[in-house]
Order: sequence, then C-alpha cells, then structure tokens
Amino acid sequence: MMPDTKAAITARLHAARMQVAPESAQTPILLERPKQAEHGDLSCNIAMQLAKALKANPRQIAEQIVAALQAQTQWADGLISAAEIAGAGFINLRLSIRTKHAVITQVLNAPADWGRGARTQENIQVEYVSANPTGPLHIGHGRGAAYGASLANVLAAAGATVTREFYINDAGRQMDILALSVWLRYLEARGRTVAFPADGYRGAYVRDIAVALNQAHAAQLERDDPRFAAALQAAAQSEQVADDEAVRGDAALDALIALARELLATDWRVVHGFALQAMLADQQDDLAQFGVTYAHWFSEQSLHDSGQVARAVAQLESAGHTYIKDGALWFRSTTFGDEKDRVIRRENGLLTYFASDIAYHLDKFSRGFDRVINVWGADHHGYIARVKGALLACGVDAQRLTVALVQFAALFRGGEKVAMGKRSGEFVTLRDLRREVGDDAARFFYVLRKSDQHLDFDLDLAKSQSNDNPVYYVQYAHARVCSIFVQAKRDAQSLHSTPLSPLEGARELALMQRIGEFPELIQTAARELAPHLIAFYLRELAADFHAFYNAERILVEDAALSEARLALCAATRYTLANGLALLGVSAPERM
RNA sequence: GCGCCCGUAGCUCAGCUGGAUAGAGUACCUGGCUACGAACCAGGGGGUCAGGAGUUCGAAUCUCUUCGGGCGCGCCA
Repeated sequence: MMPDTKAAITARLHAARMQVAPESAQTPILLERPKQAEHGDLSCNIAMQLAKALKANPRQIAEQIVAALQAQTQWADGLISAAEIAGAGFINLRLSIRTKHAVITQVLNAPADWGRGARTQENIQVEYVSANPTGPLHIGHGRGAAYGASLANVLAAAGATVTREFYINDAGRQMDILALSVWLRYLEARGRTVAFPADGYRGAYVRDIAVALNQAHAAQLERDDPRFAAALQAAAQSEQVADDEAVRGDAALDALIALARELLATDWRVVHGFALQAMLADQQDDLAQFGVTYAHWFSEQSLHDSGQVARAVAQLESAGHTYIKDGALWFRSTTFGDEKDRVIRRENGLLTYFASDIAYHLDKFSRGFDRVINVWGADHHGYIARVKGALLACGVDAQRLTVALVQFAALFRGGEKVAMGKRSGEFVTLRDLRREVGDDAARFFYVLRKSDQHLDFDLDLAKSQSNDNPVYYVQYAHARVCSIFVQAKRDAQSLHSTPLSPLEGARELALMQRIGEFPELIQTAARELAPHLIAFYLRELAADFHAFYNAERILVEDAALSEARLALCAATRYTLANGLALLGVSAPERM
C-alpha cells in the first residue's frame, strides 16, 4: 500500500468514526493487511477497540462506521470499491483496481527513488564492526558488517541523514600484545629462538606481518638483553588461565611488553605502527570487497593525543561522580543504573578502555548527531549501562544512544560446532567465508535472520549447496525480468505512461500489492532496526513474480495487455533492484 | 547467584504497535518445459507456538512463574 493511499483511507475512517463516536477521538485508527485474501486489501479493528467504551456490540459500531464512510462525498471518487463487516467486527476494505494500478505508475515515474521516504531532519550516526586491529575479521564481524551496513542503508532510505563510522581500537593493551607478537615472530624470522608467550597472538597472519617487517627493516629492530630471555620464559610458562587467576597471567605478559618497549625505545612505535597499519589495511580491504564502507575511520589513539580522554575524565571528576579506591579512579556508575562502579584509571596510572570510550561517545554527540546507533556483539551487553551512565553523568541524554546487539554466529562444520579463539588462531575468517560462498550470498545469508537471534552458520551447507541460498531465488527473479526486456527489445524506462487497465488477474494484483508495500516496509525496517525484513520481503516479492510469470505469458499478441504486463515487470525489476541494493547484494541482469 | 537475549513444523527461521484458519525455506510425496530463463511453478502431508498461571471481546505476541539454551558479571578490550 502506498503511504499516501493508506493515509487518505485512515483519514476517512477517522472522519466516519467521529460521526459515530466523537468522544473516542484518541483511539488510533490502525489499518493492516489481512492474511486471508478474501478479507480484502485492508482491515480495521476500530469497532472492536471502541466496543467496551461505547458499551455496544462491535458489529453494530462497525455498521455505523461503514454507513458514515459510504455517505462521505469522497466515497464517489472510487479509491475504495467496497467496505464489508466480518468476524467479530472487522471492517474489511477493498481498494478499487485503479488505486492498485496507481502504484505501478508511481514506481515508473521515479524508479531510483521508489521506496525512499521523505527526507527527515534526523541526523544519525551508525557505528559498526569496530573490530580490534589485532587480527583478520572473522565471521562474527561479518555479521556485524552485513547488519550494520544494511541498517545504515535502510535508515538512509527511510529519510534520515546517515554517517557510517568504524572505531579503531588502536590504543590499548591488545594492540600492544599484537605488536609484541609481531616483534617476536620477527626475531624468529631473523633466526632467533624465542619462547612464545601463552597469551600472544598465534595466528599465521602474525608471521606474515613479521616477514614483511623483516623485509622493511632488516636487523634494525634486533635487540640483545639478558633480562629479555628471563621475561620471555616467565610469559611463556604462565599458562592461559581463566577468571581469578587471569591477573597473574596478565602480569607476566605486561612485564614483557614493558621490557620490549624499553629495549626498542623509539623503534617500538615502528613495530607497533607497522602491525597496526598491516591489520587495518587488511580489514579495510576485506570490508570494501564485502561492500561495507565508511565515511570515517575513527582512531582511539587520536582521543588520547587530543587530550579528549583526559578532559572527559576531568569532567567526571569535577562533577563529583568519581572516587579513589585501591589506588584506582572509579566512576560511580551505580548512580546511573549500572550494577557496579567502574574503573577509569588503573592503579598503574593507565586509563582504561572505558575511559576512552566515554571520550569517544562525548565526541560523537558533540558532532551534532541527533541519534547514535552502536552495533555491538551480544557479549558486550553488560557494557551498555556504564556507557549510558557516563553520558548521563556528562549531561548527555542517553536515550539518544541506541545499542543494537547482534548475537553470535556459531560455526558448524560436519555437524559439529567449530571452536573459535583469536589467540589460538583457530577461526574462520570473513575472507574465507566470502571466497567460499560469495559476497552476495554471505551478505544475504547474514541478514536473513533477526539480529538478536543466534545464527547457526553451517559451512558445509553454505559451501556445498550455495545454489540453494535464497539470494539466488531473488536474483533469478531480477535476471528473468531483465531477460524479458531483452526478448521484447524494449527499455523498461519507456513504459511510464502505459495504460494499466488490462491488469486484473489475481497474480497481477497480488504482485502489484506486494510492490506497493515496499515504502512502508522500509519505514518499518528503519523503525525496528531490522534489515532482515527487507530480505524476507524480497523473497516474497520474488515468489509473487515467479508465480505471475509461470501463470501468465507477458509477450502476447494483444499489444495493450503485453504493454501493461511489461510495465508491471518493470516495476518489479526496480523494486527488486532497490531492495537488493539496501542489502548490498548485486542485481544481475544475467546469471 | 545476579543481569541481558533466546525457546514456533524433522531441520533453519519469519510472524509488523495483541486480531480472523500460526507462515516460509529445506527435507519428504505428487504433478508441470515443442510457450518470454525449470536456479522456476502448482498441489500434499507435517504444530500442545517449551510447560503453567494471569490480563481481555481476542495472546505465538503483554505480565508473572517453572524448565531448557546462549552470553555477560576484570584495575582486558
């Protein structure tokens, strides 16, 4: 249903209701599409909503509303062809065929804009993926990338101004661990024997970076120091531990990092920067090939360099929301609904990741966004309260921040769950997945389920039966339409003034109705932050087209009928293409 | 233990601010190409919406509770 059509009908129902029950003006008029086709094109439950307040039989109320509706002067304009009362008191409306045809004309008059909402004043930032630059992106990041990019597209199509951003965690301890790991592999590449720390990054990509580092700097980064071997032994022997013993394992690694920084002096920045740039380039390349792009790549380190982190901490301190305990500086986040207070400056004087995240979010809102959406992995849900608390403490309305949690993607191979761990290097990368199932299939597959639903990614199925992926079903519909126009030697854009009256078959009407739902669907998907609705819609649209295609021949002798059907095909094509574009999936003309 | 998310067909999942007979894909069964692309279509079987209670004209949807699963609960990020 085109939004303006629906709005017009809603207004008429409202007017009719005001005649019957003027005191019920507050009860909203809701129109929905019935599941059963015999229930008409639109259904309204207002009579049942009013039954209790009016102390009357809902069917009687419905009869009065319908009578008032039919008495309206606009009734004669033919927008609605019938109004019936059914069931417990539903008012079922049938649209005139001319109303249904109007949607085709609307699509063909402005194909590129079809589905897009009117521009709103809303300025939204969407931040997604923001993976640590300490390893290649894995399939969990892929889900965040597909979801975030599609969501940003949907929000923009709904009318908002959208800015896409990636936050680079280039300042923390994890990055130091990567730099250390690269340096150790570099030493190995230069023929030294090193005991590798238990918690270092062990992936093969670390060796690749180290080899490149060796080629670029040769012996420049080698160091000799008796303390180094001892520290290395200590870190290597501190086994990977969990929970309460984690701190002890951390200490050995931190000592090793500190020593490496001391020995390398200014060359530490060389190693660190080299590793960072290598990983960043890898991630950027990976995402770009996946069709996931950004307006900004925002560096965490830049917040430290500019003094914003220090200022954010000072702001919290001066507002009286901090205290010192055990030598650390704590933010009293419990005041703002968090379950416990949080450290923002450690006993050793270093600021926590949370401290820079406060500065980052303050920076976001200082840039004038009305709304900020963070796409996070579901394991970060416990982090939301403290960030919102910090915003509140700094006088920012935390309602303007929405965190969209994306559940994990669990990987299955041979019917068994694949263990994933960055440190061990045992994980399937996004790059591997893309190569094996293709970018289109991966993008579509990722958004084919609700974001808060766990995703069981069956690798064998995705690889061996990729032809069964629903993306091909939708793309095939698009290719089929294109093929018709090649056959007809016609241009889809030449049909915008074609008379549509010959279109009256059930399949044709169903397809038109589906096409007409597209604009409202985009609004819903934007409101619910649910790009999966687009994917499901496209499958249904493709199904309606395939059904129509199999039932009716398009290129027939009757020129008027043929032209009208071509116009319907053209509208289908543009809707498919625009929908696929929202998901970052290509719309091939041939397959 | 506390908090968040989830539980719908054999499997993977939809179900919009509560609506009429709970849907799709897949798998299984039966049909359809001398017709614009069969990567398609038409039809069939398959359900205690995890269990229970409540709210109301009406509950898969909202509330409470039990059971089951995932994640989080560090001066890591």
